[in-house]
Amino acid sequence: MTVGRKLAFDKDAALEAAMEVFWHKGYVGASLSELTEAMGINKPSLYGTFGNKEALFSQAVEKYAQRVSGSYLGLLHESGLPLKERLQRFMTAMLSAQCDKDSPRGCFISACLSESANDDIPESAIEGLYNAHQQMRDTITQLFQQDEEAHAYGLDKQASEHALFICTMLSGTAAMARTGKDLSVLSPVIGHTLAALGLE
Amino acid sequence: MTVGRKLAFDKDAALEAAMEVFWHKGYVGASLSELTEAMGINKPSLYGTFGNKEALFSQAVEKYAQRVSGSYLGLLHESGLPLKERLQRFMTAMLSAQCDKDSPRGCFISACLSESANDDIPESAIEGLYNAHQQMRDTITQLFQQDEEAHAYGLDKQASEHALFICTMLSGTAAMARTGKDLSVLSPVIGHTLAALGLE
DNA sequence: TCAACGCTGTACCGATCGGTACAAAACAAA
DNA sequence: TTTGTTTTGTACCGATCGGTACAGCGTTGA
Repeated sequence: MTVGRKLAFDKDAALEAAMEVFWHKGYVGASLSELTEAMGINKPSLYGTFGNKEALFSQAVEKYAQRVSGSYLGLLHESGLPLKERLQRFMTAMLSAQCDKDSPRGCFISACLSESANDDIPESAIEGLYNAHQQMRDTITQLFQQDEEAHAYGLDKQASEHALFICTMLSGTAAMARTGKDLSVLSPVIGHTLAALGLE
Repeated sequence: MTVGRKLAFDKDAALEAAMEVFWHKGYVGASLSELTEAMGINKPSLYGTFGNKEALFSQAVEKYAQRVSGSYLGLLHESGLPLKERLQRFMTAMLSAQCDKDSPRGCFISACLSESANDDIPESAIEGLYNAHQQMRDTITQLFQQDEEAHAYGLDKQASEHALFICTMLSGTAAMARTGKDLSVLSPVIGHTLAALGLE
């Protein structure tokens, strides 16, 4: 049992709120005032619980990455579904999330990776961004290398290159969604992407 | 003839330098100190010649947009070349510019549009960004609607949708290039894009 | 009941932000 | 040369940035 005063807030809910602020405003653009207000705490509480702005950001990235990893990449391995169907569901889910009006527009990782080129995001935080981005490409690459149906389509050859094509397309839709494009406008891109891979 | 002391610097060269700083650091991330140092002038000169940070940014966006418009979109209308060849040259030129190691990575417009979702770029400056982005889609749409060969491929139907697909892919490669991906890694995407349009 | 400990709120720190006041310097017209 | 006009350099403005010192409060174990 720990001694001393208890935390007066929900740590996970506060991190969720911080994530949304970073997602909306970026790393530099998210001020401590905005963060603490959204999290419902004050600065000493933030520093005591999460370290500092950089550490809080890294934890927010980690939280987002786990959500993507758990909710969307799994769709690629649903048994009993054709490869085309699985890819379509995965991309549709990603695109829906990017266009979701109840959360900041676009993809948190993509937006921060763009900002990271400004050299204003600390090195340690960038690593998490790169890893999250790479994980998606690796997962799709392995799917193309191992899936039986993918072999039939010849996608196992240059699997990594094909995976990069999908990731590039999703980065593009993320950019479009961040500027406000609706799901209905962007969804035709999925059909084109499947066609480019010879899947219809 | 104007009276008074003459400008001690080249206005266009200073704007070019400012553009590179905004391109690299973003609108918020580019401080007046960085800008004036790169431009080789001091703050009162900047304000006297360009107005303020917001106006300077808008002029930098305009300069960049004119460069893209003049250097790349024209490749879509080179006479005597098949449609596929023209599209390939256009996309290759765009991608090369995005990966050029002598200028900031990625696309200035795309990077700023991503940052504009942070609500930290003034309204008046955003308009120029939207226009530049829209011009590319409109130009490709008109190409698909008017080009004889495009009709043969059926690209005149849902021309705007096909144009959006190309713009989305180029937004994706811009995001990839901004994170440091090389031209050699990204160029296969062009082939996939042409394939998606039924052009090979 | 009380001391030890950890969290909370206020009030502050130096640094940097975008922007400007002011005087000296450089030019054109008189 | 004088006068009027515009640019340049310095030095500064209030506001905000990320981060913290410190005192008071709530909680646990003795």
